[in-house]
Amino acid sequence: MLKHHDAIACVKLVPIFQQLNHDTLAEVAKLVQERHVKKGEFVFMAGDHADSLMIMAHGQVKVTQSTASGREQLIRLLQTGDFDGESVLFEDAQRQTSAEALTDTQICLITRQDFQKLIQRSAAVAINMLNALGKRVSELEAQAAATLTTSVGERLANYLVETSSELDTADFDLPLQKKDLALYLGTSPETISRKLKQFSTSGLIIQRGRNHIKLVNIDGLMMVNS
Amino acid sequence: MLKHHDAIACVKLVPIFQQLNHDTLAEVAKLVQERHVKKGEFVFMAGDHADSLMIMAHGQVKVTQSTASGREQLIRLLQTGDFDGESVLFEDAQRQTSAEALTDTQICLITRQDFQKLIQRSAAVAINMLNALGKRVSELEAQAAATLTTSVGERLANYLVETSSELDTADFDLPLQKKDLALYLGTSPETISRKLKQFSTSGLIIQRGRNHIKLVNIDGLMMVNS
DNA sequence: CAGGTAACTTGATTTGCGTCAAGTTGAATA
DNA sequence: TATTCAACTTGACGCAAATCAAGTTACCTG
Repeated sequence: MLKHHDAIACVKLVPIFQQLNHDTLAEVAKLVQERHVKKGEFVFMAGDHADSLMIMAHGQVKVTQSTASGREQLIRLLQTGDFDGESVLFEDAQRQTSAEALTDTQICLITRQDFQKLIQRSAAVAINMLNALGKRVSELEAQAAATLTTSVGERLANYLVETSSELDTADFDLPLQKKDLALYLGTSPETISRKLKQFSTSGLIIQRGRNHIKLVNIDGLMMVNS
Repeated sequence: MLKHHDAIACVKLVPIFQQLNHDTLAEVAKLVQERHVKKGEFVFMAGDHADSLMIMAHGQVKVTQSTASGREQLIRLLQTGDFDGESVLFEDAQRQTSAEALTDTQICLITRQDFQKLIQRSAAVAINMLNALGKRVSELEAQAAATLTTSVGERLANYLVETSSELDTADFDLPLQKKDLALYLGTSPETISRKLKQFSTSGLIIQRGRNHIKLVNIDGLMMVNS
């Protein structure tokens, strides 16, 4: 059985359900299914039938895609409040991507059927969803531009700064292997290692450990441009 | 005064207005404003107030963004039937990008106000729009992955093949400067020049000229993997 | 038609970073 | 506590492609 107030809390987290009246919100909450995923387990895998909208209630998830050449590519890291939206929109689509939980994670699910009904019922939800997707498109465009024009060092610094500002800055501790970070930034673990070392020797305090990167002096990073 | 049948023709081109009933379609057509843009003129510029959805009725437009480092980055090339959608979704947004017509171009415009009313009236339009944006997100994700994992040669070949298949294959003639193409693919004009030469010396028939690339033997390109 | 100029080509040089290889570290398990 | 193995570090090397430089070419304008 669902714990209903948890469902509402989860729903409220997400931009697409912001600014709805109380009734609509309650209706949405009724459609939500909660699910726990333990660290290391997969939320979904490539080839799965994509039939739900997924909302991150708590935790971190990495979404990867296998390229034609057989390489694995990290598409995005989902944080609390993010959602995986595209998949719910297409009929009969198979997942192109796999999603693995990096920490113990709680997600909320809404089936495509329910979501489509919701859109038809509430224009506000549709418009919020359009906004969210539009924003994501903008982000991706910006990211694409950055990838093509900047060096690995810049991208790494930017990524750390951006990610840390999304999280609670006081205790920035990224549960990421170098391997994953490398994949995400389109580089190799060796290069990541070298760049991080370079950052810390030039005065930026970064603690490196197995599966973790801890950032102490974030401000300094913002001026890195190599 | 609008030529009304043109407006309908334009509207029908676009995925987001597909599969609407006749009445809704007529209603949409009434909202559409047509505009001609001559080669070399700007459709919009960075800083403009973004208050319309833009649909490409005919022609080619390049959309560019200036990066923080002052470089210009080509974000996308709009072909007939494409539309610029994100901008219409956000309130009070300024354009981040500029759009220049590469050929004489005809576009259709719908104001944000009209479009939002339309969404509220017709769930079908909203869902189509969601689908279109979702597709764009998927494309961008795929593109991001490709950028990070493949060589310039591959990306160039892929781009030519994809673009030619979107257009009328019989007469593929890209009105692009090497400079722009280089920007789009994240490389330099020199490299583009070299790669194209390489393609043509290895049997693929490509005519190169000032501001143009003409592709005769497209099939051969599909096997290029360097 | 002549002259200017921007787009393009081609070559030489440099460099960022991927890849290979050989350690080193540290957590997990017995 | 010893053993093991994956994650990580560090160095050496090579290559794709950026950059620099010096021409060509072809369009445009007077």
